[in-house]
Amino acid sequence: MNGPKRSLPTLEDVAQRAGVSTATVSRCLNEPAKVSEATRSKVMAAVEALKYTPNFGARAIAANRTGIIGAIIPTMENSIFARGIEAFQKSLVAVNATMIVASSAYDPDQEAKLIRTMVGRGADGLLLIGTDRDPDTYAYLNERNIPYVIAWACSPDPTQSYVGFDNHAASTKLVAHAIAQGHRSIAYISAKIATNDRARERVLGALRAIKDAGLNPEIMHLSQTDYSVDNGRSTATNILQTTPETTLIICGNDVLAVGAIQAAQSLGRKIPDDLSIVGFDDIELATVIHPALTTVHVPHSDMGRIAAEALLTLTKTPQPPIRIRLKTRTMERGSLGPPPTA
Amino acid sequence: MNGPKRSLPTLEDVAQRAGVSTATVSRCLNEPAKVSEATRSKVMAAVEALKYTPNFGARAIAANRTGIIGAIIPTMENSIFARGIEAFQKSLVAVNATMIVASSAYDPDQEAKLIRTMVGRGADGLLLIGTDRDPDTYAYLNERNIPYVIAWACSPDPTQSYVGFDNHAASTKLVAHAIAQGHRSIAYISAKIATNDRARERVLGALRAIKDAGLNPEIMHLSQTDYSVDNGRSTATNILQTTPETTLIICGNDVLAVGAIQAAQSLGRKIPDDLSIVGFDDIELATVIHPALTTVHVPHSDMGRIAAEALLTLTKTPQPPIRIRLKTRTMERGSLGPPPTA
DNA sequence: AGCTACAATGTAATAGCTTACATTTCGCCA
DNA sequence: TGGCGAAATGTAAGCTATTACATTGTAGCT
Repeated sequence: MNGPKRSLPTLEDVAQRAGVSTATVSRCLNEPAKVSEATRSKVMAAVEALKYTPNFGARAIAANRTGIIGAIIPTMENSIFARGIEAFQKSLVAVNATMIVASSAYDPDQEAKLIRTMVGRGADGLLLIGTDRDPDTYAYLNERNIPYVIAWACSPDPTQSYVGFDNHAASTKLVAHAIAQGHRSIAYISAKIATNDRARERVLGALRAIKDAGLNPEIMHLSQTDYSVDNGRSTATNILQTTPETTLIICGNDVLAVGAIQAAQSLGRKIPDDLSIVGFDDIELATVIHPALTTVHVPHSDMGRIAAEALLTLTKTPQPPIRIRLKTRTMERGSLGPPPTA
Repeated sequence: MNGPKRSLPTLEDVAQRAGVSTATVSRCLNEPAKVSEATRSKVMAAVEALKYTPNFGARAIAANRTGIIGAIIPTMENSIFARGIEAFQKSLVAVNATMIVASSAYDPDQEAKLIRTMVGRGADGLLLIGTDRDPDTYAYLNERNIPYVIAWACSPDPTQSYVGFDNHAASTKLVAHAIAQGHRSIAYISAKIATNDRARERVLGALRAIKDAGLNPEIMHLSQTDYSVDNGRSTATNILQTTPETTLIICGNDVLAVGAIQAAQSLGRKIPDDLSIVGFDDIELATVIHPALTTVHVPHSDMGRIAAEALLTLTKTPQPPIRIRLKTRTMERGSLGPPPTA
């Protein structure tokens, strides 16, 4: 089935068959409004007949754009990114752009490499998650005038575009709410905060809430691990065994929280009577698990869609940075209640 | 930050700076062995100094390949595909290929269009899900000599490559097991079977099991809907209200099954005492929901990884079709038991 | 020294499309 | 009907890297 590449029809073949110039064919394909109805139908017929498809490389080189947009996400396996990317891609398809994706597995070096690969592959613009990144990488993108949009976070750098939400504020709000119920012995299970600005901001937001309540930040014990149900389970198990007085476990995301709930339940803790657990993201698991998880709802799909629009705008014409902060909302569900002794 | 595109260094700039011809520079980059040590280091220094990156379009046009592999999946929001694609992409990155992805939302027309778009974008090969597809589309790919691999299913056409599993057999096995427990009043909630071969094969596999057990296929009532927790819930609610004698609901995938479990529970049915429910895929939700779901485990990550390897092989040299059938396994968990009267 | 053979390098054709600019066509009005 | 402006179309110059083929350089041999 895979013979030698037969040579494909070119613009010129189409032009000849339709009896017009190559310029006209090109216009038919790219700016149909500039061509008369009669000509257009002749050309389209020729295109159909020859099953012509423009050669990508030639188009890229002549137009100096590829219509390819890159997205680099930490992982496809967390549904928050899957959702955002799905919406992102749908917006791109609608305007005939194409998405290339890669996941970095939360590894900054890997991400830096992927960024260069994507630029080398002709990406017209990039979607990046979070703000933590080597300055060299930003310099590289700026030198090459590759526009990028940061998602899932808000950049403090006023020259950068983002479509995100305030991890810090959302976390503060959630934790303040939890503290108000009376919790004074708190554990926080986070992703590694050194290279993950979203995780870090959430932790700092929680500390902020504690301080704002006039409490000692040391009532919160921080554990760091990678995001996964298993890690949530093992870390929570460890916490409940070493500091059984803990009444609230704050999880950096819902995936960890689901693991924590399972761990707590298999240790015989009743949630929320004996122990409260909260998460972040509001993924599907949050409502399927019992009790349902109190968490922060993040508009992942909207973020993907809006980021796509922003990025497309940036690739079209020079533009001041686009900075959009989306709202989050605390979802109060069954996993949070007052501590047992309250 | 996004000024007008400054023009990037070209091969010629590098050649000039290094005091050699463009051919030599090109050779340095692509076939270093053909260039003397002295020249090579001069050239590499120039490349570094100018931060030269080859222009993608020019390279694609001159070399007639892009190193881009396309993947078209029904949706990113079902974690089975997210997982498969994640593994697929990792394998590609490892050999310096790049993945472009799009989702078709289970729409055949949309998929056909996306296939053409991807080929137009220079994809060297394609990953496709399932076998149901307009013959024109296959003809198009064959004409253009674009290799493709089918995943999540096994193609009966011996000229096609696939890395999949036997939906029919897996379903037969699961349902046979369920029937053996005594169920005689069965509902099946499936995706639309007209355009979805995986869904269809699962339904047919279930019927096969019923016939094999010497029972009348009419004991199974089929509903068709789109895959989603909500649809699982509403369809199951409907079934339980109109045919309350149903003792087993077979769901076309786990997402529907989770909805069905929720529906059943909110109607006061005890699972598995009053009602059994089974799914297909073995996603994370299956073990988080209570009771845990009896379902068919599918090796999604392996499938993605192996499909990538197969596709890369096919793009490299003409090759007979690669046909790999992966094993599935029935996961027996709490949601399946004998019917109440048994 | 003179020759061969091969390694290293250079020259220039080529790939297919877009687009600025030039030219032609057309409709419409005086 | 002549003339004008706008619409439609054509011409041809790029865009950048690869590569077949031509040329030059060099080592090794007699």
